[in-house]
Formats: sequence, C-alpha cells, structure tokens
Amino acid sequence: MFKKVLIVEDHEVTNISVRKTVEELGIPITKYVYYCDDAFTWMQNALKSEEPYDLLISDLFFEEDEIKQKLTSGIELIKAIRQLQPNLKVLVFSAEGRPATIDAIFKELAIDGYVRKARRDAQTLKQAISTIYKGGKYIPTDLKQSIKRKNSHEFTTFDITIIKLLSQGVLQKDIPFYLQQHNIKPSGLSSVEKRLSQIKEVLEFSKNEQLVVYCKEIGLI
Amino acid sequence: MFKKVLIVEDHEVTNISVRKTVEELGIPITKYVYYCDDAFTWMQNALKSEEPYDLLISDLFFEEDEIKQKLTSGIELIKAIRQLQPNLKVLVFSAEGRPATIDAIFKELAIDGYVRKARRDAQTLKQAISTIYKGGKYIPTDLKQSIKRKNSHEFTTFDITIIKLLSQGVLQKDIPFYLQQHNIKPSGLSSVEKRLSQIKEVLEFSKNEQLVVYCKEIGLI
DNA sequence: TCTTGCTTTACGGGTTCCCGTAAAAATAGC
DNA sequence: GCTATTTTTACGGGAACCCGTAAAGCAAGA
Repeated sequence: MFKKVLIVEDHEVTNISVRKTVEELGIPITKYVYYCDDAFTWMQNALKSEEPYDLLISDLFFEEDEIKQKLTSGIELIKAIRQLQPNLKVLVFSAEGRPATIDAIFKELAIDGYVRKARRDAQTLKQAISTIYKGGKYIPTDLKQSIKRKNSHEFTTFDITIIKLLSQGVLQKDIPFYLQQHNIKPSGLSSVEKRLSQIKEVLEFSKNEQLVVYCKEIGLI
Repeated sequence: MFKKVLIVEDHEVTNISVRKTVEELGIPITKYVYYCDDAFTWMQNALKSEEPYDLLISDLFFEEDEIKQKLTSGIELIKAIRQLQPNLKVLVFSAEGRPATIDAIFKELAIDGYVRKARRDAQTLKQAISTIYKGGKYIPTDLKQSIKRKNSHEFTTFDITIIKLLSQGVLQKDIPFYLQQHNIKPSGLSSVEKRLSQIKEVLEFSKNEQLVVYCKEIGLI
C-alpha cells in the first residue's frame, strides 16, 4: 500500500473523514492541508528531503477566504505539482458530477482516479485508492457509459463566446462588433444568427432564453 | 448537553465526520441514517417508545438512487417531522450558500441553526450545537449582515412564473394564454411586458437572456 | 487560371419584442 | 353611488430578431 499520502480538502468535515478513511487502509503517513498553496509547499519539501509523497488526494473547488492563494483550484494545484513530480499518483475527490467536466479532467491532467462526493463515497474512496495502488485507473461507473444524451451539441469556443455575450446583455446585432474587436474569424451577424439557430435546432430549443439557462446549467458559462 | 441526536446525511464521508464531531461533544446516543425516510421512521419509533430525539442534524439535498423515497429533501423531512414533534431542535448542515435560500429556510421551517459546509465547518458545527442547546439560534455570520446587494429585486410569484415560462421556451406573446389557463390574475401581454421591463430596469439588465441566467444563478428557477 | 465546393456575408420580409400612450377595468375612499 | 387612484389591457410604431436566399470570399485541385 501507499506510504505517504497528502490530502487537500478545504472543508474540515470532509477532510477529517478522508483522513480517517485513508488511515483505515493502513497508510502510515497521511498529511492533510486545507489550502492548495500549502499542499504545493509540502510536496516540494518532501521532494527536497527525498521522501516524496506517493499519492495526492485533492478536491477541485476551494473557497476563497482572507488568506489569498496563488493556486486557487485543484486543477491548478495538480498542474503545478505535475511539473515537479510527474510520476505522482493523483486522486480527485470532488462534488463535481458533470460527465463532460470529469472527462476533461481525466484527459487534461492525466489523473489516476476520480471519486465523486456522493452516497457511498467513503467506500468508493478505499476502492479507488486500492485500484490506483495496483497501477489501475479509477473511473466513476456512471462516466464509463453514456456521456452524451440523445440531443447533444458539441459547443465550440465560438458558440460559447456568443452565448456568453448574450447572457451578459449584449444585443445580438452588436455581437459582430465584439467579434471584430477580438479578431474572431466569423464575425458577420448572419454567422451568429445561423450558429444560434443551428444549436437551438439540435437541442430542440425555441428561444435564446432556453439556451442560456441550459448553458448555465451544464456549467458552460 | 443533548442526549439523543439523529444525523441525516447521504454522503458517507460527511456522515462519518458529523457523527465523530457530535460524539466529541459527549452526546451519548447518536443515530445516523442516509435517507430522509429512514430518519422519519426512527423519529416516529423513538417518539412511540417515549424516548424522543433532542436534536436533528440534516442535510438539505439528497441524491436520488434506486431506493425510491417519499421524502426527497431535508425541507420535506423537517416539515414532516415538525408535524409529529414540534418542539424538536433542528440544525441544518448543507452546502447551500445563497443567503436568500438560507433565510427562507429559517423563516419557513423555523429551524434552530444553519451551518454551511465550508472551511471550518466541524468547529462551526460544535458551536452551533452548543448554542442551540443553550436555547439560542445559530445563524451564519455572513447571513446576518447584508442579505441584499445594491440593485436587488424582490421577485413575486408572478415574476417567477413568467421567467420560468421564458426559460422553457415559451414565446412572450404566448404567455398570456398560459396565465389565463392557470387563472393568474394579470394575464395581459402588456402586463407581462411591463413587469419584465421593470425587473430589468431595477437590475440594470438589457436583455431577457441576462435575466434568466441571473435567476438560474440565484436558484430562482 | 479556372472550376468546384465550402464558408462567410449581405440583403429582405415576416415575426416577435420593446415601449410609450391611451382606454378600460378594478379598487379605494367618501 | 360617485369620483379619484391605481391596475390592467389595448393598440401602434419602431427596434431587434428569425430565417431563407443569394452574392461574395476563400481554399484546394486540375
């Protein structure tokens, strides 16, 4: 089993349990911190003293408080740590449940496992740690299967840009101006109109209001 | 200190820690369950055997799974339990952070305390339990102060109705028809238009798209 | 260079939405 | 019962949006 584990979790209640769960697996050294910056420092020091950690268990979202941080999210932390210790095993433990987001984290950060904060999360954590220790990857069961629903649309950055502008109150007829300002390739009003109507057709929406709440819902804007 | 406490929390990890935290306060009997229906049953039985619980610690949101529940949220649970044991002390422990929502729960359910899942939540839980035991109410510090921002609008049920319809793709010109169907008093198109433009003026919004994402954001729709 | 196919833009008419004004209806007070 | 005030509705002109079509731009290949 792993020898040294570092837990990064800002919620005290969750931190306590994760610690307890890890200790029940017989891992001798479990360090726990509440801030990403602290986690990075401990990782650095452990590496310097040539006693690096085996496993990082990290949350994704960290609440801001009076103590300003350089690393403000689990994603930033993992990216930073990967620079100095690429072989480190990483397990993300987060409440984030959107398949698209979890999928993106697996691909972008090459993490070794993801456990969602949910009903059987303590048991799942143990399983995930075991699986990772054996060299495997722990992927949530609900992620393996259908990521996409029947009517799904792959949003391009262009789509997201114009939908964001709409949700910020920019008039549709003024969007071309903004696009030109930022040198975004199709900048014509017709292109904007066409794109919006295409998206709405696929998703079977009739109004922009529907589209923007949908995008808000899935965390796109 | 309290004698019998019931913990309702679907996340195993959180459940474990809350339990531990409560036990550290020297409370002899702490029952913990993962479903609202179970909580209700245990409350009922304890009342029948004339050994009722002193305190209920409950989450608000419970994830659905294969085991179908009658009570699907902490709010429903608390309402149901208040029917049979009105004097029970209730502490809500949830991740919900929107002041308006927390405020509504205090007023509608007359709960005795609210602790938000956040950085120092374990310590805060202990404080809250102590405060409630002494007969006080535990209100989050950030709620006491500014609930309202500079440009805030008090949404009526009428407002919410029409904004919901918009977000569902109903054309503005068709909204009067829906309002008549449900016998909602002002049903004219002009009334709808006037209301929307008033709201947008107060919130300094220019488009409906902005309004609906805002309402989505604050959990109104 | 010219053709072909694709993307982007320009234009126009029909619909919906916005907003002001005025009429109609409901409410309140006397 | 009547007037005064407010709320609701009706109407109309102008702006914004939707949608189809056609023209213009652009890339690749013969």
